Amino acid sequence: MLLEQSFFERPADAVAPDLLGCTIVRRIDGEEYRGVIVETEAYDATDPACHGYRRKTQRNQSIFGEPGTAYVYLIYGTYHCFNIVTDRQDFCSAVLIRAIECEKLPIWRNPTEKAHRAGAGPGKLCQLFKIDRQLDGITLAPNFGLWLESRSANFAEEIYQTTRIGITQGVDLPWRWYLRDRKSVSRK
DNA sequence: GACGGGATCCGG
DNA sequence: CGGATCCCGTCG
Repeated sequence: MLLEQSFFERPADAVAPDLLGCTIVRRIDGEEYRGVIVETEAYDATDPACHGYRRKTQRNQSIFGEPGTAYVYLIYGTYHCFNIVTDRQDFCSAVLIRAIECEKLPIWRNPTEKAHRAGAGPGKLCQLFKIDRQLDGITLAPNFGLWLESRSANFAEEIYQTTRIGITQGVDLPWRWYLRDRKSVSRK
């Protein structure tokens, strides 16, 4: 079932664990690709690691947008990172998707590639699903070709909570969550 | 106008 | 552990 805006109208640290086990759906050229979210991180205005911590700028403006929209940015000149905006309009707050696992590789990928590593990491999953800054600010819904679906009814995986990765500030906040038994998690 | 750092990834 | 590589925020 499609995750609607109301799902995202909560603090990022409440939404982030609830997104584990949900599915990202990407539609390209009429084909749908799906990936189960296995690792997330939360960021918000109270947190010095958050891009919107200081002020709203051209680069980060979409993290201040409506809950249920996308915040996509370029990092290290090479990779994109995909976030889902949470909480409320004009408050900067989002969940970074750090890893997904998919069964069917997109057609643009080498079929001999190991599918279970293809979405292991925030930059890699954006490559896998062709997520770039063209999608920055969009509403996550089928008519934009990128959306989220809720967990299956029998979801029962164990969720772990720990500190975030790759940041220099706010390193002690336990705002990373992952599914324990999944292969694509960055570090456990 | 220039400078430099970044929520990453890969190879050695 | 270093390099790739681009955008843009910050400072002068």
